[in-house]
Amino acid sequence: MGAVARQQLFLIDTFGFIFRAYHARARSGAPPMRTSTGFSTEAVYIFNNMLRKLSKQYAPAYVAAIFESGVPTHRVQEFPEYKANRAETPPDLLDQIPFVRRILEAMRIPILEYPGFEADDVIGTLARRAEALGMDVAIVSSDKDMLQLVNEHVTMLNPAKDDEWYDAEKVKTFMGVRPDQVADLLALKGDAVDNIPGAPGIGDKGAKELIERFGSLDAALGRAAEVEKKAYRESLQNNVERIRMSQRLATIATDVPVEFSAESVKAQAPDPELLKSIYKEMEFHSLLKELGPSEDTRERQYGVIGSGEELLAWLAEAQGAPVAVAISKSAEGEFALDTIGLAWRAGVARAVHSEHFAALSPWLQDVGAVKIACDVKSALLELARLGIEARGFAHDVMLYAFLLDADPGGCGLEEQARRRMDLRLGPAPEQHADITLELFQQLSPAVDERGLRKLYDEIELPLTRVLARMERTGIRIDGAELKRLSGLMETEIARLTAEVHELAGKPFNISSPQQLGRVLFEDLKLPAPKQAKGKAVSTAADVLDALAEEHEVVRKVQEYRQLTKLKGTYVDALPVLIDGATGRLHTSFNQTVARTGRLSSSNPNLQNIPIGDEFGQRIRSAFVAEPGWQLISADYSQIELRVLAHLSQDPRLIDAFTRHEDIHARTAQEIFGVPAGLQTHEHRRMAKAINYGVIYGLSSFGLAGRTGSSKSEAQHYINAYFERYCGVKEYLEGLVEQARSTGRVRTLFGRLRPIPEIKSTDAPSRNRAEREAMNMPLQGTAADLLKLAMVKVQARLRQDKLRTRMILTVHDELVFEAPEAELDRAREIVGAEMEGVYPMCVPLKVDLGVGRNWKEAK
DNA sequence: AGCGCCCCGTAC
DNA sequence: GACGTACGGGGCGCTA
Repeated sequence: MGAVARQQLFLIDTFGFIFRAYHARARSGAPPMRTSTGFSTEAVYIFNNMLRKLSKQYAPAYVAAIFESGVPTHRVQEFPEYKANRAETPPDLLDQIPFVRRILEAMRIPILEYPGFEADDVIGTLARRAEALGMDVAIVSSDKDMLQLVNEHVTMLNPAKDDEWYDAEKVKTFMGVRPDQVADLLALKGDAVDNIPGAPGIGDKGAKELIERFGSLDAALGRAAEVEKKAYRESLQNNVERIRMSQRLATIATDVPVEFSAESVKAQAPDPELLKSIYKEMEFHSLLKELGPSEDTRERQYGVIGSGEELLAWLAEAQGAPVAVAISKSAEGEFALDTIGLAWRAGVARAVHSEHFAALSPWLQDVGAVKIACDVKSALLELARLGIEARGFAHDVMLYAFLLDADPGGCGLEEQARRRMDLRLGPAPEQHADITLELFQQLSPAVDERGLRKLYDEIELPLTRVLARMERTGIRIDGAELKRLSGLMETEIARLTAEVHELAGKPFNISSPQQLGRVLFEDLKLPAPKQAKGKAVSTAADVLDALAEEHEVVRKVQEYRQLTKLKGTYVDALPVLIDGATGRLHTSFNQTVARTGRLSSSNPNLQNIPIGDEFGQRIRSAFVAEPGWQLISADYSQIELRVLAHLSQDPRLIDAFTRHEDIHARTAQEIFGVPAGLQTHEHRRMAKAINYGVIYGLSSFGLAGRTGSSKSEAQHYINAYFERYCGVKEYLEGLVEQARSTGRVRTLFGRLRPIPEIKSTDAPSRNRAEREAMNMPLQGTAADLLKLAMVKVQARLRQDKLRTRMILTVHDELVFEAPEAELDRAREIVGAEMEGVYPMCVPLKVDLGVGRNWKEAK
């Protein structure tokens, strides 16, 4: 009683902690945490969280993080194999050490580092010194060796184990011996992690027994003769030197010559701004959020250009450095473009209002003036509206972001600013330009490092211009035909609705799966399909197909569904989007959406226009050419399977395409052993399903579901397929292996897709990841080929001065609109450029069609 | 009323 | 849960 409360000093075993954290994660199989540019951040994150928790729970008055560095320690000199069992530090962990240091600096936690001394010995020494100065000590470590330092004033805290505290008593229950006996215990039993040899034949149990009985290692060695168990006795007697050495290795020094004062380990308040900048770099967005709304720390020098001369002078200062351009869009129709932001040095930017656009225009059209934008396609389109044919947009940070990590989270400026920099965008275009510039500086080198430059230069960037032109051109729609169709469908739908209600015995909303399910399965008591738990009974198309024979109402519902779908999605939706000025439909082609590298189309989506039944065909025929023009449809035949042949080098697949065989018939022959002439429709249908299945990462369940065969039959066919096409099998297995070892897969042109879930312990997500790994290089290479073909065809059309224009792209198909006089030349050029787009080991085949409308052309 | 989620269906 | 990639309409439940 009456003792003055002793201040507590926390000594953090820095490396011990982060090594354990890193390896625990690696063992767990969880995917590593990374920034969007691929930098590992796991160790920094876990270490940071440990420090936060420490500071929150214990608010230490004194704290220090121990680092170790350089030169061999006395233990290695004594026993070169010491710690030799430890794997070499993985490079991605090594890269994180500087950030660990910066985290500590930002938290204002003193770092203690004494070159040549191991952290253990430093901690041991500091613990004793601090104790002597009248402090209590808490060693923050998950290393059981440290337990030997525990005494009345020294405890150990294991942050990896839910903050377990070890005092002398806890050590006794945990290790079976007193703290002062821990080193002796380890010396006897050895330690695999540190490669301490120990006494041969004496393990955990024996060591405990001996130490307990004799009290110390010295005593046990001295009185070895008394040990009854022969193996222990002889091990002690015959290995004295080895045991002594183990003891020296296991014993933590407490007398290292180091400087230490209480003053040097005083805790201080963390520096939130420093922390923020590290969190930003590491992309710890949730942590950033906790630190509160970010006051942007960048030094900003934004201004407004006052005159044309000032503008030119300011641009001249850039001296040829790339300039970021951001265009503001207000919602005012044709006056949409009011301000352009420019930036060429981080943190410095200018706003240019429309009265100076005339002065800016020559620069925008100068191909030699290198420009950066986020979304070059939009920039080109915006400027085109102003009558400016912009050139020199060489860097698109939206495309960069997408190539680096085809993350659906978004590659737009807004999303990137939030995700990579934790910034909220205001409306100011000069801020947008500044951020665009910063993203460029961050991402452009990463594109080079990942080997994506060629893909960008030769495909993605030139494609952006092609897409801008296509969007601007649009496609002509026969609005009157759609209107007729709409009326027709309306009548049909009304009739079907009445009939369904009659058959159901009451009116209900047929479009509501919920209500429909109740009618079918409760009122009419039709056999319900299996129901996934927590979900409503499905009324999906395949369920209705299976019930079609059971009740007339089902067939009516199927018809109703089809008509309402087509009417709502296409017939009624498309006319609304026709541009009043041009009478044409202008879609948006999105280059940064599909993770395989495909393009997508929206507002409206022109990539899912029906093709199948009668109504579908009528919708297609409403896509027409100008009077005096025709549509040309050019589509690659079986491009994904040809890509598969090329990438897998499977001899049978290559042979089939080289001989221009019917690929599905050939597959049927291979797996059923029936020559093409003798095959039934069923043979070929099954083979076709398998060929597609292969591209999609097939499973027996999936194949069975699509073909109506049983799961075991499906498995049988799959086996037969892979037996005949073993090159394909090996290739697909290789892709999964590649995903596992590198975390990503790539297309023929180097486009990459991260597949982090491949290491998931959850089987469904892992299986899905495997299918993605198998599909992406096939679908993605096909997409790369089509994109490259678009660039080449467009270049040829321009070079040969044709008026023919590209208007649509649908994954393996291109649609052109050509003046009738040019038709033959256009077909020739399109066919030749597409088939010759890139040398492959099998021929690429293009089917060409011409017509007044899209249906006829196909 | 507006938003987000789900189911469903269209394309390749 | 159960073969890949998209977009979008309608229903429906939540929040306001």
